[in-house]
Amino acid sequence: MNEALRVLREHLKRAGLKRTSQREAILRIFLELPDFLSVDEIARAVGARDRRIGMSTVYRSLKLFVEAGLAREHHFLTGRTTFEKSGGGGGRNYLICTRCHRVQPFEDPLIEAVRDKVCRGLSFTPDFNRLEVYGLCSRCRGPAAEED
Amino acid sequence: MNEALRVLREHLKRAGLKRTSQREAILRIFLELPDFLSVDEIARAVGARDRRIGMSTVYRSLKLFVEAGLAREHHFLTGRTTFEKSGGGGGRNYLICTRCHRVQPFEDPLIEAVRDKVCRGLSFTPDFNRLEVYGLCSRCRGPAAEED
DNA sequence: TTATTTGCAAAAGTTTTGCACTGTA
DNA sequence: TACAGTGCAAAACTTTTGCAAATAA
Repeated sequence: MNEALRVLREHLKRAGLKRTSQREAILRIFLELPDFLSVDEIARAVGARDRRIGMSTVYRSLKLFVEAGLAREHHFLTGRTTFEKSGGGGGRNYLICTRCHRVQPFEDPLIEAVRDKVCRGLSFTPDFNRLEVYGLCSRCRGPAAEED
Repeated sequence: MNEALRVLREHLKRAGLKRTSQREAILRIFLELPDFLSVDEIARAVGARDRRIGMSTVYRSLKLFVEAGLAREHHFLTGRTTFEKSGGGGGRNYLICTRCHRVQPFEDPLIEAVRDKVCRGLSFTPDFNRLEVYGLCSRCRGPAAEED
């Protein structure tokens, strides 16, 4: 059975909130979608399965998922809000292609090491972090990528 | 005389755009303001000096400054757009306090080294990068920071 | 039964755009 | 003179909120 669903129910119970069919339906759909979609795109996917679920419920649920640690909210380049499913803790790092806008996450423990060194020096207590690297992915930089 | 003004004029000439008093006034004011202000805050400061300069001109000018390399646009935590004066190239890194929302930039060459190593492994051509570290600044973490 | 949640529509906030007028090159 | 830039107001988006009805605990 679904681990994320369990996490959601657990979070709801702890926070004294209610388990509703909408919240669980939105979570199930969210988990099947690709990462880095906008609220609008997620809401459209939800609406395709159940047109009675409103936009505001999608907004409210996504915020809830972030609080429950099930999703991460991003504001890359454009300022457009997008969401990513999140498993375990810690920070994450992203390669963002400035041409095709594809996002590729990666992890590297060295970044946390550098972070900790800097934070110690500046008396800052880190919680989480993210490194965003903007540039061209191999596909867009390749010889066949002359067009815009 | 002002280096940034020179950069702006150079950029305008290169792009076949016109040098206007509004653009230069907005740049001058922008350079005197603190970093990480919203468009609205910047526009308010501009309006205080010359109430005939409209909001849309501020938006258009800030975009221009980013293109000219004179400003960086950010979308931290909130998704709210803020701007920072930018000197030289490369990436920049930020400690963002999740309590008081203060932003403290820092630089560390090790981050670029890690970035290059990862990019080589993933065939990604980096252009610029930014590391955002969220947590508590010394002031907010200190013993006298129990209130919210 | 009681408090939370939902869906809708309206409101609020942010950014962009159309257009007539102004100003630069 | 020609064309880019400006200011204003309207439009386009995105996100939040108020409220009556529905629903979980």
